[in-house]
Order: sequence, then C-alpha cells, then structure tokens
Amino acid sequence: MPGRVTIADVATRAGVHKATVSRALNARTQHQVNTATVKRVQRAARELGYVPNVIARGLRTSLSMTIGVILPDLTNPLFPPIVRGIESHLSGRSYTALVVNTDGKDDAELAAFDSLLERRVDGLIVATGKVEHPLLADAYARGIPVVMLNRGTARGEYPLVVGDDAKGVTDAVEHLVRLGHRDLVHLAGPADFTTSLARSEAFTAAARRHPGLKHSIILASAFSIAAGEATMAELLARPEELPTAVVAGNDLIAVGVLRALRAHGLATPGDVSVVGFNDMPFAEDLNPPLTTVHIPHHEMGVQAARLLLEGIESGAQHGITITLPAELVVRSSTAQPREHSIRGPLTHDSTPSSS
Amino acid sequence: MPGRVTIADVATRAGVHKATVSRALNARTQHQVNTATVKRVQRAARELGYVPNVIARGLRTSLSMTIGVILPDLTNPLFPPIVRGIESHLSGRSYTALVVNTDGKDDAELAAFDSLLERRVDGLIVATGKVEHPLLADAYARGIPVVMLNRGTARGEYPLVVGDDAKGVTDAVEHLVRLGHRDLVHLAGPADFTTSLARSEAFTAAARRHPGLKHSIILASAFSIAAGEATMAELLARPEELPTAVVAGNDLIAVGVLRALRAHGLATPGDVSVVGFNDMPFAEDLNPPLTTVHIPHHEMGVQAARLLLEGIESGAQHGITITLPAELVVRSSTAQPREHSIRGPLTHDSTPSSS
DNA sequence: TTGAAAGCGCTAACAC
DNA sequence: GTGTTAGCGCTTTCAA
Repeated sequence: MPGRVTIADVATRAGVHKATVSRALNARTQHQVNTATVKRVQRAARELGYVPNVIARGLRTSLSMTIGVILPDLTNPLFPPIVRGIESHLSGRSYTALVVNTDGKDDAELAAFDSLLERRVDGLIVATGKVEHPLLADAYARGIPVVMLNRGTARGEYPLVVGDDAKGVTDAVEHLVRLGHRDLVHLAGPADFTTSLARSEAFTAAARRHPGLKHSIILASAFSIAAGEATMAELLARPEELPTAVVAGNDLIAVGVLRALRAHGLATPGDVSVVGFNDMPFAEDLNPPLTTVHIPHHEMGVQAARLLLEGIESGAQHGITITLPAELVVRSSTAQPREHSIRGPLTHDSTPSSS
Repeated sequence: MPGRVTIADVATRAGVHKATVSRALNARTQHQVNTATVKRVQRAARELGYVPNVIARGLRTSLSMTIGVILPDLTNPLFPPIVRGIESHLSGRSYTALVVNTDGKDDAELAAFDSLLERRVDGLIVATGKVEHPLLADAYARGIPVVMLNRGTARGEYPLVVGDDAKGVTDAVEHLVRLGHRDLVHLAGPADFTTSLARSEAFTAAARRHPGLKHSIILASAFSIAAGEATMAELLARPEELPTAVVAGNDLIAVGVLRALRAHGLATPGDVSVVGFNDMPFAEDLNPPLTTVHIPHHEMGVQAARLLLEGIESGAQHGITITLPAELVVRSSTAQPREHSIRGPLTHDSTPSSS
C-alpha cells in the first residue's frame, strides 16, 4: 500500500539521492536543483503518490507548523467564526490549528496546554480571557509566542486582538438614552474575565455622562444563557425596581434575559429593552431580533493568526494591541421606555420559556 | 530556556540511560523499570520541566495520535457539538483532533485531505456528506481508517454514524397530519447530499401513508439560511399554491423559511407551519420557537470517535452503521392549518427581515 | 548541481 | 532491570 512512500522511494525511482529529492520538492531550495531533475523528481513523486511527512520534517526543523488555539467552548457561537478566521490565515501558509476547549476550568486549561506542548506547537492563540493565566508564564519561559484574543491579560505583555468593547457599550448606552431610557442595568459577565471589566467600566463611564441617569451593574455567574436567565429572574423578583433597559454582557446573557422576561409574562421591548454584545449568528432571528454590538469575529481570528505568525517568524513579540471596530446593530429588542408601571408579583411561568 | 529539554537531559539528571527514561515515563512499559528508578526519573523530568515530544515519538512509532475531522463549515451550529463530542472521547485517550473545513468545495476538500495526510493522521472522520468522495478511495488505498458522520457514502463500505433521519421526518409528517394539515412541502437540501436523499424518501413514504395528502419536494440549493429563504420566496410567488406546512431539510433552511414568510407578511404558524431538522442551539429562541427534530449531536461525535479508535487499534474496519435516536421537539412554529385563503400578490418586504 | 553523512527525539529490539 | 544500538523520514551542512 502507498501512504508509506518515503523520500527514499522517490529518490530510487527518480535515480537521484534523497537529499536531492528533498531539495527538489521544497519550494525554498528548489532553485538549487537542475530544472530537469526537479521535473523528474516531481513526476516520480506523483507516480508513487508521495506525501511529505510533516512530522519527520518537523522533527528535523523543530517546527511543527502547528499552532494551538485555546478557547473556553467551541459551542459558544462566538468562536466558530474566530476559528475559521484563524484557519483562513493559516491554511495558505501551511500552518494548521489545533483547537482545544477548556470549559473555563483551570485544570482543563492546563491539560490542554500540556497536550499542545507535547505536540510542540509553534505558537498559541489564547481566547479564554481569564484575568489570570498560570500557563502563560510557562509558555513565556519556553519561548512560545502567544497572542491573546478577545480578552487580554492583566499585565498585557502579549499581543492582543480585541473588539472595541468600550465603543460598543458606549454606543449601546447612547442608543438607549436617545430612546428616552433613564434607568439602565448592565448585566455583566463574571469579574474574572477582562472583557467583563472593560465593558462594565465603559458602561459606567457612558452612563455618568448623563446626569440623572440611574444605572447599576449586576454580575452574572457566567457568560451563558442559564446565567443570564437566572440573574434576570432575580431582578424580576423586585418588579418595582425593574429598569427600563438591560445592557447584557454578551448575546448569550441577552438570550437568557429574553427568556426570563418571556417567562414572567413581560414583553421585549414593550416592558424592557435589551441590548446584547457580539452579534452572534442568529441574533437577528431571535424573538425579538436582538439589538446588539457587532464585533468582526472572523477578522479577529485573521488578525490574531497574522500577529502570531509574525511573532513566530521574527522570533520577537511585542505587546501591541489591535482593536477592531465595534458597531451597534439596532434591531427590535430596543424601543422607547415603558410608561406604565410594573407591579408584582409577576406570573412566574415555570414551564419552558419556549412553550 | 526549557522546552528544549529532551529525554537525554532527564537521563543525565537521573543518572540513567535515556532508554530507561523512556520506559519509566511510558505507562505501558513502566512496569519493566525498578520502582525507585521510576520515581527518580519522574522527579528529574518534573524538575527540568520535561514535556515528551509527541512528534518524535510519532516518527518512531508511526502513530501521530492525531485524527482528522473533515466537515463543511464549523460555523454551521450543528458541528460544534459534534466536534466537542469527538474531542471528549479522544482527549482521555491522548488523541487529538485536527478539524478542517471544506465549505462544500471539492478542491478545498482535497487540500484539506492532503494537509491531513501530510500530518499522518491515524484516522479520519468525514462529515461532509457528499454522495461522492474522491478522497475516500485514496484513504482506503492508504489504509487510513475512516468513519463517516451524519451522511454516508453511496456504497457504504465505512462505519457510519447517523441520526435517525427517517424516523425524525416521519414523526414530523405525522405531527403535521395530526394537526390537520393536508398540503405539505418538503424543502430539501441539495441532491448530492445523502441526508437530503434519506429525508426526502422518508418524507414521501410518510406522506403516502395518508391518502389524499398533497405533498411535494422542492430542492434548496444548499443547507443554508440564504438557500432556504430564496427557495421559500419562490414558493411565495404563487400564493394560491402555498402549502399549509413546510418540512425543512434542516434548521438553517427552516430559518430561511421563517425569514421569507416574515418578509412577505405571513405569520408562522398562523399562515404556514414550519418544521426544522437538527434542533440546533437557539432553535427554541427563534421567532417563533422552532418545532424541529432533535438529533444527539454530541453523542454522534462520541460514537464516531469511538468507532474510529476501534478501527485504528484493531486495524480492521467493518461497514457498521450506528443510528442514534431522533426525536421531534414540538415548539411553536407548528399549529393547525390556516382556514383562510392566501391571495397574491403578497407584499414583498424588501427590507431586511430583521428590521 | 548532486551526493554523503549526521542528527532531530524518541522507542523497540536485543544484549547484558 | 538497565544499557546499547539502530532507525523512524526528513533537512542540512559539508564535500565533491
């Protein structure tokens, strides 16, 4: 069976030494070989179905041509476009991405990191966004280039690619204020994510620019639908204090908010306006279509990959930050604030919100 | 810098030969080494920050401990859960998955396949679902185990993991008939996907069981929102022939159908009932919440990985098919058929359906 | 322009 | 139980 065809087989068939085959088949060294020989070698390779062994090459060159991508959960619709962006930049450059999920757990992150080290990845894109990263120091010590994606480290010694969180949140707040809202809540993600911080700070700063605007921040336990729904349910337990608009930490939280409102018999945006963050796929197909901040995720992946490859090839890393534009996409989950008052207790519909 | 620590360094530090280190660090050969020596070696390894080089090991054992996953598009929400299922089975067994996207293009598929071959993947999970697969013969010739996921080959010589398409579609049809529908259209995926075939056949078979039931099949150009929307728009151009219910080839097509209906000022399910297929994430958050066929995607990934590893480890492949249960999830996009008639021409709202 | 030889880091016979 | 040796498939000096 073929598949076991090596450079030696090609050499024999072409009647040259295997070193010559290596040179002939490698774009960078091809010019050192007689054109006729190159042709002969290529033909022999094709006839035998030869496929270069990247593993063996990697052992010799100590380059795996592989980069590791560490993210919390591929199932979060935010990440597939990022991954595809990364791959679109890599694929033409004969790099491959190895994607691992951590589910936000430190031990899983460590295990993932180890498995990437074992495979001698040439670089790392880290998109888990925890404020603290034990493994980063390790990567640094081992001289492995790292690019942070979406969420930076506390110290910021690595290249970083982010969406413009501050602008996005600010635009969201301005949009709501312009609609007439005077009572806003930011339902933020957990405090150990740098994005939560960035968005929270932007929220407060934007709100303060409007005297008399009531605003507060509540932390959800995760960037998830369930966390959004649970946290919103707590808010709904005190209907007299219900804000007229909620700025969610991300779209997943926003979906949770929508579910909670529906379960309590409230209308969006009739009773409460909701803004998300990310503009994930299907945001426009939600009920109601979600007003949210669009972040160019594919492009974030591309930029991260580009930065990483630069770092790998130059051997030097600088702590540059690339901020990609955020843009508010106004759909139907935001409108003028309600004029009626909401009195408790609310019907808490315990059946699934989808029914 | 560490990271360049090899087995030889550990050997020196532990005062043993590198072969002993290899044995001591490998679970399978560890018993051949004196317990005290094992401890010493482990300590030395830890102190030096030694990380085994899977690449080098792979070169020696001709096992890359890597499997390739070929799919159309990670951005299709159907796939992330599958990928995670695959990984959850692999990770504990020290295998890693290399995921590549083809976007349904044959040349991209070939390129992806090549890059996986170059990396000497030990096996392949193919989830692109084309009826014809030029590369499969190649993989077979090279002795690379392959498992088909979601969509089988025309001939079926490989292990196959699928959802129970027939049951799912049948249940959907029965559900609609029970609601009183007598005029159904199946908006199927393209003909060169085996799932399209399976679902179409099941649709026709189920419909024929009900005398007097009007039913027809229309092919969408892709399993995508855009294709679903475009195809549904064509149907809506002849409102007098509009069916009372649409069974979509998958959820993406269903989303397109929902968009088209909304754009034409029609209500779901008031004017037309819609059923999807897959129960992708957020299906319950659509407007309206989508009645669809749930397929256990994560489990499909697990089973595919299990089958593949069995094939790799036994060296033998058998053409077994694992069918996972499909279950209709009734939400709010289906109801009794309309009793009013729909007269054209419909308002074709050309602004985005999300506005 | 091509060949010879060494070696990347590891494991697997085979000795001892 | 441990050391010796060879070699996985490739690239890269160094010679010719």
